[in-house]
Amino acid sequence: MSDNQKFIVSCQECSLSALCIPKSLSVDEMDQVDAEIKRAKPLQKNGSIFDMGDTFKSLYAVRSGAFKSYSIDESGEEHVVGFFLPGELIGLDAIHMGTHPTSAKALETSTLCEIPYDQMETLSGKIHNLQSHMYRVLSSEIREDQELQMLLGKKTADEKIGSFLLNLSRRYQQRHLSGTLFRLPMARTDIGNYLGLAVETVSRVLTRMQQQDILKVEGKDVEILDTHQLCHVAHNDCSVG
Amino acid sequence: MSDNQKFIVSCQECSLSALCIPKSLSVDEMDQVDAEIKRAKPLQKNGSIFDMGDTFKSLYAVRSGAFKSYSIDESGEEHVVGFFLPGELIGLDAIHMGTHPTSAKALETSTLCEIPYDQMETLSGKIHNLQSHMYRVLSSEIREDQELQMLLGKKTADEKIGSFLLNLSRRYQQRHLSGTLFRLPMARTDIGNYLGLAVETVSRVLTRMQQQDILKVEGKDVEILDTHQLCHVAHNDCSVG
DNA sequence: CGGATGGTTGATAGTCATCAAGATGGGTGG
DNA sequence: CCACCCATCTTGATGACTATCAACCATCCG
Repeated sequence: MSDNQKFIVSCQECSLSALCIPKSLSVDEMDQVDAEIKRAKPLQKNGSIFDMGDTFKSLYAVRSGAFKSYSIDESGEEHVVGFFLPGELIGLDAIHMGTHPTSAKALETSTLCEIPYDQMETLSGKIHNLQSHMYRVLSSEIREDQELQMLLGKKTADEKIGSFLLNLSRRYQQRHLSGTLFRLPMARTDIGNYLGLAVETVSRVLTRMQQQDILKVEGKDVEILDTHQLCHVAHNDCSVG
Repeated sequence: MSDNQKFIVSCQECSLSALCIPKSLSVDEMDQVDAEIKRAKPLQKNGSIFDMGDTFKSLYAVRSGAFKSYSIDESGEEHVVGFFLPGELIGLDAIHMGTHPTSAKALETSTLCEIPYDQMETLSGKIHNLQSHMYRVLSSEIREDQELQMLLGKKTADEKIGSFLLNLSRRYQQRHLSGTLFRLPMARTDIGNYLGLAVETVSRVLTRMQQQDILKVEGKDVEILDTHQLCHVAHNDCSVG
């Protein structure tokens, strides 16, 4: 394997998929991006990438495993802000402050790529496509947060859980994994916390959906048996798969 | 007034305050930014800037007045996604798609500056500080959306309204307006929709807070009488003013 | 094996949505 | 300039959804 090919592969595994850059950079440009990336940082379950208040230095691309980001309020309560699957980018909420407003930890044994922000920024000034993509990634995050806000503000427990599962499904599919049979990397508590529901409610909704033959749930493993029905209870757009 | 001075003034009124760029561009750079901006587009109440699905061409900086952004779902329900006050930037959620996922309309007679996106993007490749600021603005939006998610998921009606008022207060202060006495540019319906509450609840909470001498409410005019108490019921950080 | 963590299930109560009706107020036309 | 009207806002009564409390079960790991 030539050096260039090696670069491309690692770049695709790390930054490229993370940054969602499909084919818009030349080999040479990918080379430059890739050179800045520190590869394959492994973490155990519960291992933390950074903590609330830490100085912001890098973005992190999930390579394998899964992460959650969360903050702790004055009264010691945890608030789960998001989950990150392979190919997704962690730390975008820290750029404007210089410090991380949220902590991030591994939900299972995971690996990361570190992308030093200074260097990414400098590089994005030189490579127009990279800048362009960063804008898109940031904008996309904003849009997804808006969707989540709608979910949290206006939907019932069933709709929240349904939409949440469909969202995970979509994200797994995007990474060429099964969208109907997957593992929930996070605890029920985390799901409830994220969706603004009590753990008990999460549990109840999941069993109810199982009884209705919409899902098959076994611990952390979920199989979506009836996508159409799930879309229906979630009040989501049922088109596409 | 020299041409350069004129540029600076309009730039400050429009893009600079909107982009939150305090003193980081040279006069010459501001000149370039400013040249791209189409100035002072006036809109009547309910006048729309763009509609859901429209092609994305420009960002818009609020110059005066106020706007809401919202989407309409399949069943015709409106979902208010955000409010925009003078100095804030509308349309960041559209960058990644090429079309606007939300509509935006004026809540009162307002004026805007249009910032053609293509040109902003090109320019930000040349002016490092502009790129840097765009990243910060986008990141900041992400962070604020996260805060809102916590609000929507975990707070009671009183906390939601309290935090909402404090948020508005802070934003008015940032623009050097009073943070204790201001006008709510949006209808109660919009507030409720935005916070995931029924209009009736918004109304009730406001009158209750008035009875407790935390607020003075007269139609759309609000005066915060007891900031400390308001922070307390909102379960917000009560430091700073 | 035993404690601990995480998950499920049941009973009760609280918050807020919903329905209904009245009050206010700004804008328009006579 | 006033009166009317429609939209917006307020207030009250009832009920639904889901949080909370409590107990039990499963699973993991030392």
